[in-house]
Amino acid sequence: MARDLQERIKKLIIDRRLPSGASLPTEPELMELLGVSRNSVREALKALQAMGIVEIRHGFGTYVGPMSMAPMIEGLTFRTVAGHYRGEDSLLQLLELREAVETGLIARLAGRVPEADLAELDALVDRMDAEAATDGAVSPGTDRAFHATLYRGLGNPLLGEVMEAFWDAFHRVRTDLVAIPHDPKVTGLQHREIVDAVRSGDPLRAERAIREHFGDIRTRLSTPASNPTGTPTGTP
Amino acid sequence: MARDLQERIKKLIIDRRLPSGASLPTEPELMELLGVSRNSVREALKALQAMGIVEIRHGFGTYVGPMSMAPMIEGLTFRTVAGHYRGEDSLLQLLELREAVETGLIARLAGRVPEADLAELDALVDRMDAEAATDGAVSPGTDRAFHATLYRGLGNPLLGEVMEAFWDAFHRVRTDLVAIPHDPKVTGLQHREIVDAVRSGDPLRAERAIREHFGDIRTRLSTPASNPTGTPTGTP
DNA sequence: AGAGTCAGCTGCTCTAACCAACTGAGCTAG
DNA sequence: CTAGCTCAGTTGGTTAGAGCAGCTGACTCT
Repeated sequence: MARDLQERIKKLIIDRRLPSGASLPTEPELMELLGVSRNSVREALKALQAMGIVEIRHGFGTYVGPMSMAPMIEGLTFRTVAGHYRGEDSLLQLLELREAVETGLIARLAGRVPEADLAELDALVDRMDAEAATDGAVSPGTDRAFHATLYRGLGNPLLGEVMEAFWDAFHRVRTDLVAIPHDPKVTGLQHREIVDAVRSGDPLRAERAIREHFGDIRTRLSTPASNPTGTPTGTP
Repeated sequence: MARDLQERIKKLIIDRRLPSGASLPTEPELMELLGVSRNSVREALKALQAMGIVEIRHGFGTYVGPMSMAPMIEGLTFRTVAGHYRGEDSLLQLLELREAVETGLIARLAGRVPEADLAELDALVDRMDAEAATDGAVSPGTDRAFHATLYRGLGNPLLGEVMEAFWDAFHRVRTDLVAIPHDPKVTGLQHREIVDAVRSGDPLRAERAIREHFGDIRTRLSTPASNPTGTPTGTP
């Protein structure tokens, strides 16, 4: 029945053609509308919230969610962390997933990135180099911005979001679990090659650049310096 | 605080190294363990259930979930359906996502699929042809089995699951929303070419075969016979 | 006219009780 | 003695009512 409740609320959103951000009925209204107790309404809303379908703001109301990939990140992160502690190579699997998606897309992207985005990518690589010089490491934010900007030109918001979701999940697990050896100068060079390859319009070169980038991460991942601070929740 | 509760339960799973299927404390036990009311415990569990992290069986207990991609399918499906009704080309975006992932993987797969899987793929294509002859259409189950078998050889369970998740979401939306013109004979031919290409070990040929397959679906999608029944809720 | 305050909405948490599904021990019939 | 049934106990599912907490907007005082 709880499952059914969620379906009915989803149906309500679809039927009323509610866009993201539109306000849903209040909890008392939903109680009457669906003929169930407040508790059941709340449990259904909690589940929908976990799926990103609704957004709940305390003291304000319930709204149609942004339908982002955020919940997927949660699930993927947890799955990977749990797998890691059970001795699986779940982080490597996640990296391979990213590699597969990005290599599949980069070819289509070659020569089709707007000049404005290319300039932004150049600037981001410059920032990587600058960060490497001052901090000795590239900040995660810059790397994320690079990938986000790169795939913006696809004209497909879903693709960009999925890509960012995979990036986020990978990064969260990586920072939580393992310290990966890092040569920031190489990172800068590889990203610059990606930009140049895409700018040149050569799909094969672009694909090769991406594969090299991921191959490098994979190598660093295969010989990990296990997190010296220990597991987040207490090492056995 | 509710958010915090979920985190604490997740932490509990990680700390105790609970594998999928392990039983969690009962609701009263969690009440005492976390120092909150049963209601709050239940809402947290509902949210975790929606993310596939726990599994709740009425009258039996709560267990660590299979951590499958099932919740992602839910979210993706809803997002796509909602987008479709708002006039977006969300189904096309989903198709492009599938195409990107599969083209990114097929090259790596070429020449590396075990003979047993290849034989199974042959049998599946045969079944497609048989279904085309008798029913005039290829059953969804056969198509799904084909893709699942194809990507089994990757040695990466995550990849396979994500692929199946995308397939499921796409198929669910497709059957709910649009009737796509369908030439089962072409479907059979394209799948056979995919198998042959992979068997030949030629990555470029395999990639071309996949692109052709998706290009065909895309064409059929671009000139859709929109669901004449109209509302989403009337159609099963 | 501006800033502080309060009433009202909203969602959040708790308590207490009962319903429903499943398990397993014990009982009955063959 | 065994096969099947029944029933009690455990677990999650649902309801009800009460009070707490965050936000908004109108009202009031300076």
